[in-house]
Amino acid sequence: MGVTIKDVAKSAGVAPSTVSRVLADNPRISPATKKRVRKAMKDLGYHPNVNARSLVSSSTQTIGVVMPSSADKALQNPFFPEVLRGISNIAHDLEYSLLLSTGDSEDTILEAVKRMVYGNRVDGVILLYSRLRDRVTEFLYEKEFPFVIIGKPSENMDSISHVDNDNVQAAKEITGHLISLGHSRIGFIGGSKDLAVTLDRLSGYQSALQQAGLPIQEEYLVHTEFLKSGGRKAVHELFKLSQPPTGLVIADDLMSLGVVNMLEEFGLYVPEDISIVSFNDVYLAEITRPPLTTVDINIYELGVHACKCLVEKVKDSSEPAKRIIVPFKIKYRSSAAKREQT
Amino acid sequence: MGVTIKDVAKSAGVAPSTVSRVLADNPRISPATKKRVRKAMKDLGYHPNVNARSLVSSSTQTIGVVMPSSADKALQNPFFPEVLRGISNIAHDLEYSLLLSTGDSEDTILEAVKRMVYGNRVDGVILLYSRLRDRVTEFLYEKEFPFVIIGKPSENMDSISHVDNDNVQAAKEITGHLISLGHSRIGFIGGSKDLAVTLDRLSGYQSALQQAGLPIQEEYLVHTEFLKSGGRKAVHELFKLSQPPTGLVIADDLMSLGVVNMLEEFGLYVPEDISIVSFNDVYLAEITRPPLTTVDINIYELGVHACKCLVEKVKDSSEPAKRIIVPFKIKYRSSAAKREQT
DNA sequence: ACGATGTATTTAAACGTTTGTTGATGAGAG
DNA sequence: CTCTCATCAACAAACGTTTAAATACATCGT
Repeated sequence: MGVTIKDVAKSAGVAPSTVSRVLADNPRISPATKKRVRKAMKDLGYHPNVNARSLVSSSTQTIGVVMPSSADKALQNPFFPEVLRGISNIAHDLEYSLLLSTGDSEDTILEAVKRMVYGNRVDGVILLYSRLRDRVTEFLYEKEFPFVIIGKPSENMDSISHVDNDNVQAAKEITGHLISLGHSRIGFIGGSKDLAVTLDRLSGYQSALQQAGLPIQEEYLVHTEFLKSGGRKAVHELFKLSQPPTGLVIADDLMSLGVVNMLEEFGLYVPEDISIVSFNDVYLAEITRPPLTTVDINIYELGVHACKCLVEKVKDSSEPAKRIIVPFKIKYRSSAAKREQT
Repeated sequence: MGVTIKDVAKSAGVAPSTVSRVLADNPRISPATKKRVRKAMKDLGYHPNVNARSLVSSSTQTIGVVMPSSADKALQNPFFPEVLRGISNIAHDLEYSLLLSTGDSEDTILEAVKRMVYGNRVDGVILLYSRLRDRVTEFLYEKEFPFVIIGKPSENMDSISHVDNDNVQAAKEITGHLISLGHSRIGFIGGSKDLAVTLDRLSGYQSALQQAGLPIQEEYLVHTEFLKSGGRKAVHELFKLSQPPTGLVIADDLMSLGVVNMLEEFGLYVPEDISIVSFNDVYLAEITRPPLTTVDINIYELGVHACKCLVEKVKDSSEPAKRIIVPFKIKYRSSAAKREQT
């Protein structure tokens, strides 16, 4: 149906291979013929068939992007469009396409990833999450297929390229902020304990408390889903305590919204009664009431670096595994306030 | 590198073509050989090469998904992950892959779409937006390439398959809700006038006013970006009027947040001073303060139907253009309240 | 005027499939 | 015991590229 390299060749009066070399701008072809062939291509409206090219070169110029299972409603999180924007812009610049993959369970995702990899559909994969004992990660790792994780690998850290923030440090600093505002009873609300990001943020939180000589209280720790219901549950647990916290470190902006919301039902207001700080600085963090004091983790840049890093690895497989840390920045807004000493 | 159909053939002692037919479960192959071949495939860990297959069958089992330019920060909108979830689930069931495409301008997107189409990378395309005089739409239409629009085509409505809500009716009903609460000065805040969705919602709003015998006032109409700054601007314009509205119909939940936020800076509260209603029923609508009264447009289903419809068209090109209307449902929450007559 | 050198192009094989056509084998009919 | 007809499997061409190797043709030093 389409016009092929042969048609162009015939029309320009050259061999197909010559057309191919013109396409690749091979110096072995004289400028004169190049011009002639290019004209023929234009006249006929020629466009190369990517499949044929992939078949022989066994490179697809495509990278696979794997989202977490939509069972993790994490997908609702504006994090994804933003990180995709970063990936997509770079991919476009480097002339790569994006093959997307989601699923509603780890199984379907693994299946989809296998299809991508075994079917020769992609040159490399970017994982948009990182969880403990993840079979997708294991699969890619064993197959020695090029991939990059956004987040921190739970195993083989040194041999898996990844792009991450210094979540420990970020958590430490933002917890420190709460402490410096006079809070001493500070709770932590995190996502699933299987997620690397939760663990890091928790550890930073703990280390800040420790450094300030504050006790680490087990009952101030809540792990729950990144969901409204999660936020509700967390608030319920924390505020039935005889000495509930006055400050909260929350692992995700979206959860913060749920918390603010639930707190309000309890007749508690942010930041007058409770101060909260969270992570991500999603678009929303700025427009909610109150605007959230949060850690800007530079989501867009996470995507950008992941994509660049993967393409490097794809182009030169001897490229070593990299660890790229994207800087964060605390955005001081109004969800955290000075604690009136009572 | 990989194990090919020939390796399997050799191992099973048959011809490559036989292996291929076993793959396709062709009845011309006897059960006995099928079994033998299948065993060989399993033993060798065979996986078909998709590119080779695409090359000869000129079908890629892939559908292209085109997002709006990220210059429209619309991308920040949780709409996209949700619609993607719908598309992706169906695609997975039907064994299709998703090739994603964004760009920061109409040009880059068009370029990317051309790469998809000309390069034989996709069998069909889903457009996640619909705007006036869109060159991507024009391109696909002229090329007679299978595609489906989520939203309403601005031209050739009857020959372009699309999945949409009855936005006119939805706007009419939700505006009616405001009217029935006693509001008579009702403003409309919409997105770009180029977007079909804005136009429909505007038209429903107007028709509700008309039907209630209320005047349609030009100064109560604001068109702005789907952004916080947009929300700000809108509020500024509306509330410098001598008779500002008491109710607002807002074309998107996210804008609503901006509006609530800005209103607050003016010392006005929702719903005590101003009632607002909006569209989409994004995850957030429920957890904000106040929870938004909004139209649930069933985003997930939009994706599901778009994907199904496209695959039908791809499989049978004689399939006629379809118009699929996904039902909406108004969620009554607390951002709209009775207007105290003053 | 000669082979040597180099440049510009062509030839042909390969990539891993699918699929129309041909060929072999065996069973049943005459 | 041959002939016909199924049934199953093999052969081979095609899909649109890339690329190593071969070839044609000037150009050059001698």
